[in-house]
Amino acid sequence: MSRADLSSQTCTIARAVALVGDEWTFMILREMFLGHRRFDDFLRQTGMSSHLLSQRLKKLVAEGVICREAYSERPPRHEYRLTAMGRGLWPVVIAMKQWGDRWLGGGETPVEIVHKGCGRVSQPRMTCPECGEPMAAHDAAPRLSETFDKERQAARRQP
Amino acid sequence: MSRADLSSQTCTIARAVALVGDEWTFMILREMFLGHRRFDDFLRQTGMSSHLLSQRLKKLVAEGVICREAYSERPPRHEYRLTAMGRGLWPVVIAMKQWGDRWLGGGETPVEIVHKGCGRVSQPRMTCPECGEPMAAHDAAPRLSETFDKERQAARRQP
DNA sequence: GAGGTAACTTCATATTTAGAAGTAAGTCAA
DNA sequence: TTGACTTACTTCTAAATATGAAGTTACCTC
Repeated sequence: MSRADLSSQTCTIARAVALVGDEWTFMILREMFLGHRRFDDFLRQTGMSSHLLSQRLKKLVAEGVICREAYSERPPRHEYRLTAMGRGLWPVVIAMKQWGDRWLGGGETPVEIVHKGCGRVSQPRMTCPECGEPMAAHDAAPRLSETFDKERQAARRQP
Repeated sequence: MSRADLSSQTCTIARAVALVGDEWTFMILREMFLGHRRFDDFLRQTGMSSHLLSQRLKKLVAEGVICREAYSERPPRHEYRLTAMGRGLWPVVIAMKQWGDRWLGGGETPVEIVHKGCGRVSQPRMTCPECGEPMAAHDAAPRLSETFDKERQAARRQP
């Protein structure tokens, strides 16, 4: 199975990964959450090749994660912005940042997050909205839907 | 710049992405958080090639995200488990799942999360630990460290 | 001793990526 | 009014990476 086929799976993680789960797409998203919008900025700040950047931007536009807008008619100039769908990826990028800071950072934190609501530097964390407690891996038990469970049982029995 | 070079960047997101930011690594992590530990299970449930699976597992072991342990001496059999570092990736996978459910799921939720603490089905979300409020993209302002900011200004001026 | 299983490895082919170079439509400065 | 510069790309080729099929090792079970 190729990476592209992940998008047709039942699992929503697989679908999400097919769309935004590659290295350079993450780097583009990082730039967007840092406020950048232009092709050349993405190019210079990520270090990716222009060919790939072009491909990734097209894919993200086609899927509705970002949109392409003219900010000047003459000369014709365009920029890319996150849509609501794209802004929804903030927790993913932040979770990745927190993990990188904790396990790969060597004590330094290149980017801090200021919570506009309370004005403080914040290290956002996953919390259960039902009881308000913070959640980590050992606090959670996955429960598969019947359909999905059957699908996976079938996969187990494959050669 | 190649994908491998991301690991030597200052940005901790880039470093995290270099380590776990590819499609198949995400699929392996999904399986691990669903409780699977064996090579053949990963193979069947993810649909990836055995060659790649082998490479990815080696990389994750080498970096300390997972560990390889014998569960039988004769015949020699091994399984893979998440380390503390690996379990720390739970928020990333969950954030990805929430986003997939919201934007790509078509109304179905193949996996639900039960919070062991309160016993309820939970949709964990990012919260500011300083004030307890939920956080999303528009609530957050990034603040770059001086060193990192300079590095990025320099990148802007590159040809 | 035939068949099966877990956990891989090897190999040939196919696809994707990286890096360099090139292009179009304009602006700006002398 | 020409030549340099900018943004936002596209094209090209070589190199790296992924895929799928087949093979391997070391056992176990019937």
